[in-house]
Formats: sequence, C-alpha cells, structure tokens
Amino acid sequence: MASNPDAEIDHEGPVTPYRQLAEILKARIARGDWAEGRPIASETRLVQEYGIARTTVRRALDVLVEERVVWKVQGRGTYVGQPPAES
Amino acid sequence: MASNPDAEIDHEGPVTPYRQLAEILKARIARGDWAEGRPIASETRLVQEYGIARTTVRRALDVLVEERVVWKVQGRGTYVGQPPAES
DNA sequence: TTCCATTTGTTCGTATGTATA
DNA sequence: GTATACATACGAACAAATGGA
Repeated sequence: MASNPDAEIDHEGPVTPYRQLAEILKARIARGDWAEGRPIASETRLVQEYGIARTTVRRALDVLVEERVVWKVQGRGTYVGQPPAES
Repeated sequence: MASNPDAEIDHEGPVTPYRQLAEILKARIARGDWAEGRPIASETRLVQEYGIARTTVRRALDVLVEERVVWKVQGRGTYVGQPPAES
C-alpha cells in the first residue's frame, strides 16, 4: 500500500514526521520524480519543501538507505538506487 | 543600539555565534571598516579572524544579504551595499 | 590558451543542547 | 525515562566563477 506522493507532513497524527517523509519519498521515487541513478532533492531542499528540520530529513533518508532505495555520497547528493559495485 | 564592532564571539552566551557575527559585521560596516561598494573580508578570513566555522560565517552573511547590507558575487567576494541595477 | 590561486556555492557527515510528547 | 524533533555548530569535499600569470 503506497502512500500519497503529494502528501504533506502532519505533525499531529500518530505517524512520526520522519516515517511520513520516508513513505512520501518512496512514493515519489516510484512515481518517477527522480530516475534511477539520479540525485533526489538535497537535504536542504527537502527541509524547505516539507518544513521540517534537517535532522528529521536525514532520519528519513537513513530509512531509505537502509532499505537500499537510495545511497548517498558526501558532498554530492543522495541517489536513487544502489551504489555502483567497487572496481 | 549598535553592538561593539570589536567584540569577539562568545560561544557560551545566549546569543548564537552567527547572530553575534552578523551584528559585529554590521557594526564594522557602520564604523567604516569597509566602504560602500567595496568587498569585506573573505569568508576564509572571517573564519580565521573569529575562530568559527565557515558554515557559521556564511550563515551570518546570509543575514546581512537578507537585510541588504551586503551582496555577494561568486568567485569575487562579498560587497558592502546593494547590487548594481540590471542593465 | 592554459594554468593556478582565490572566493563563493553546494552538499553530506557529525555532534551538542533544548524542548516536547 | 525514551523517542522524536528542532536549531545550531563544526568538518570535509568538491563544484563553479573570477581574475591574473
């Protein structure tokens, strides 16, 4: 059951913001907002877009990294998919 | 009430470093340390001078840009005043 | 043209303190 | 007491723009 990719963060509901964002981002990736191998919005951008703290955004991204939905490169960005195999 | 242009950063007080620096820089500009249209000290210089991180310096400068006290040009510097009107 | 140093721009990594539910 | 959220700060790496040699 996919969540709504256009949902906003609900600070009152039972689901914590970071889990909400994780679901939203997965839905946006599934919808094709960002293609495989391409960077998603930066943490700062997500902070502005969803009105939540960077630590909360990072927590959501941690979930996606754990689930191998995205991978991160310091100083570059967060990419859809999995990291390239080591040479 | 203007702040002291010769103040140093107090990491213990109630006012955060980036706000302190913003006030200090405004005081220095008001005093004439840097004239209208001229570049102020570089970010790296301010980092060394005040012993704070570049991200913190940039945060202080963001405040000054927002208040139209200075404007920045990538690759050149941060200038006192406002950007020249578009031709 | 090419190269290099300087300066601002962007992005993720890590840590701390405070507040709230 | 615990988990979550937010604001702030510092660190590191690299990109982009500028200007001069």
